[in-house]
Amino acid sequence: MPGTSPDFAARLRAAGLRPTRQRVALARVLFEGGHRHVTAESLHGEVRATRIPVSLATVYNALNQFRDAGLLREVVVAPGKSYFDTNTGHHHHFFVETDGELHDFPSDKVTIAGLPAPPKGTRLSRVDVIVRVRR
Amino acid sequence: MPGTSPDFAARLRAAGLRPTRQRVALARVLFEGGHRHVTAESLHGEVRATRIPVSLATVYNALNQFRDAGLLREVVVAPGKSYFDTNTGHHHHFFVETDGELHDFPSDKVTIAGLPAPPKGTRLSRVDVIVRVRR
DNA sequence: TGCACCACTTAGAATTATTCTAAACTACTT
DNA sequence: AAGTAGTTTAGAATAATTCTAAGTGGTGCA
Ligand SMILES: [Mn+2]
Ligand SMILES: [Mn+2]
Ligand SMILES: [Zn+2]
Ligand SMILES: [Zn+2]
Repeated sequence: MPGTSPDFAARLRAAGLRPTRQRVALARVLFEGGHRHVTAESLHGEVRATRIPVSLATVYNALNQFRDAGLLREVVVAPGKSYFDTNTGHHHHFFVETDGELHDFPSDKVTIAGLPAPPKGTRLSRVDVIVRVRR
Repeated sequence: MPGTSPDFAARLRAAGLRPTRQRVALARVLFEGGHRHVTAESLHGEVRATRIPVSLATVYNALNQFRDAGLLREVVVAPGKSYFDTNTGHHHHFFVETDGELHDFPSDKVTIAGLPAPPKGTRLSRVDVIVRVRR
């Protein structure tokens, strides 16, 4: 049967992280549904609601580790506002400035042509497109 | 003779801002040369070096006012790192992640095609392209 | 199964970026 | 010159994030 509960502990081990109670709980909330955009604060709230004790410092630690391991990517949309994104594939974002919502859109229909060569001595890391909209 | 000292006071008045000692000094540093990318902190340091007393709070106030008046635009590149950009025309950025540098590149050679329609009930505000590179 | 070790978690303090408060000051109007 | 509203400022406050140092717990091995 497809969609059976994935083994989060194994996924964490594969990323070089011990599957602790806290990290497994965080991974479950992050990865068991569809793609998500969370903040440290919102994720902290969600995990605590599942009755797993976890501190905000641990949420920050885990988010940074998950990002470094390639399980998440970070999207900075405004000063002091960064989202962690469970969609690590190529895609871009709509940011609704008036209410802070972030929405994905696929990059396969989008063409970015004519980008100049990176400055001398640098290698391309990522291209971020944020389409800012307002209500 | 071209390039004679522009009237910063007049420019501020035109933007609906009183040309105070502090704002004129800030405007001079920002606008008298070519385009710049500054942080509140770096601008504060530069203006103080010209022997004009100014507090960091005033620098933040002025930067926000200049941005709201369309004299500057703000570019957020990383959590807690935002630049104010004296180039308000259409252009995009290289961000050198390894050393925090921000460089402009013109948008006229760049084509972004196939952007999906904005989410229901929203209007486009701006499209930001940040090309992240590393040394 | 029991330990030992070291990675991990945590409360709380610290740091950093930014904004706020309320009192003093100043550019502009009259 | 005086009045007034806009501006500046020191310092406190807030918000996001990181750090410290002490305790806890996975894991590999006896
Ligand atoms: Mn956050
Ligand atoms: Mn800054
Ligand atoms: Zn996304
Ligand atoms: Zn620029």
